[in-house]
Amino acid sequence: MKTTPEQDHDAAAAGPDAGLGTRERIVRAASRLMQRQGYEGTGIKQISREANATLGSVYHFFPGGKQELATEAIRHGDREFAGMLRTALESRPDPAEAVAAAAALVAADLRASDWLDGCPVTATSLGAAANAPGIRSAAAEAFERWRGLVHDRLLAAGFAAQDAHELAHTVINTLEGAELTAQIARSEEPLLIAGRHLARLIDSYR
Amino acid sequence: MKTTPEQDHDAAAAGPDAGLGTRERIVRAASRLMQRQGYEGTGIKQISREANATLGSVYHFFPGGKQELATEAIRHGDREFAGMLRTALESRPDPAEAVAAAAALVAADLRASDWLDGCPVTATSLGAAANAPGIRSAAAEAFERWRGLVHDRLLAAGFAAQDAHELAHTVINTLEGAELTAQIARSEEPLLIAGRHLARLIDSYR
DNA sequence: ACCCCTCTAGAACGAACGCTCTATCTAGTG
DNA sequence: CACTAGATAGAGCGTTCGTTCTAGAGGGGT
Repeated sequence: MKTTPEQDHDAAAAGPDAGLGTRERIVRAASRLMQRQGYEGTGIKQISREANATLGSVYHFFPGGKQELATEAIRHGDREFAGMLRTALESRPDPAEAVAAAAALVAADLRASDWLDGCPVTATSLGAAANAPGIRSAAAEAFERWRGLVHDRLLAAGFAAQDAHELAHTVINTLEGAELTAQIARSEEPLLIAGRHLARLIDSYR
Repeated sequence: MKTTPEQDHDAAAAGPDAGLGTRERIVRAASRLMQRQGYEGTGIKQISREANATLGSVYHFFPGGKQELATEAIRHGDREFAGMLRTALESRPDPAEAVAAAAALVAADLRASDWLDGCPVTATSLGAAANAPGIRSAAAEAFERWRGLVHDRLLAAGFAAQDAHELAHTVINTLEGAELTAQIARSEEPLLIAGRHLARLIDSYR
């Protein structure tokens, strides 16, 4: 039963992922849980339960086990955050204001989740990074993609290539650090300050 | 046997913690291991083994179990980083240069550990933060102390109170995020860029 | 009708987990 | 010497871990 996503009418009864294919439900559950509990803190059985899938399905789709699943979860978080970042960067004609808007958006999302959903890549990759090169490289690619979005936005606004390269680094890193502090302190302030400072820093390069 | 630190002649045979009291050895081992593997990724038995202590000793000194031990480990990492930060901030007469020096110092330490030792507080508190309020508050206090050091340094250099408050936030958060990226990318570049940008940002407030 | 391949289902394995427990050892005190 | 408190020692508790394994359900092709 339930071989195609469309026939999955009763999957994840109350979840927002109902109607999705089994594989996709597993990836989303893994991403969400690892974002909140970290790699080691999340069990495969918990993931399969949350995804309304069985252990057999998990290992069918991810024969590489927990590490492969974590890699896919990081990629999912990567795409998710990249989408939000792209939207925010395009929301304002001025790139400095756009970065500040991105910071405010991250802050609002974090608060909306009751300070539970921090950076999906960070939490997943932190403990296991040393052991599993696949996980670490997936995380590195995520950061690289996000920097690329900022970089391209700055280039389009007329910034020099070298400045855009360095600013992209600091924009992403500062957002990352501020989100972490905001999560632990349960306050939007670090992210809002970061937004203002990043805008100021970007403006100083015109 | 081995009741006082001084008589602990054969403890931790090859370790640098030899000669310390049992309690202190346990805290240091916990701090180092959780820094690298996270809270859930580190077992109590591994800590006791690494500290040349027994399980009984661990629960004797930390009857609150793993959570109490993690709280103490975070406080240890807090003091450790605060010491380094204070040294760096006092190393230059100019506060902007001092912050850049701190970033370079963090980068050098990170590379020296083969990219293994990231922020001791972050890794320990990330997964378990939601469940254990004691752990989260210890982490929040650590960040607050570090911000305080930067804040006081800026005040002493004549910055306005509000500017110093906000700059302290961003200095710590950017260092935090840049260290994370540097660790994952195995490159000092993010931290060196962060140092330059933070100096530039500080200078813009004069 | 048949096979075949994809996917679901969950019992079972050995290992490791956090923690409790009792027993022993040491140093200090009278 | 006896007594006590602090510290060490590790076997063992029940649980959960990641993973493997076999069995079966569903649908399409011939």
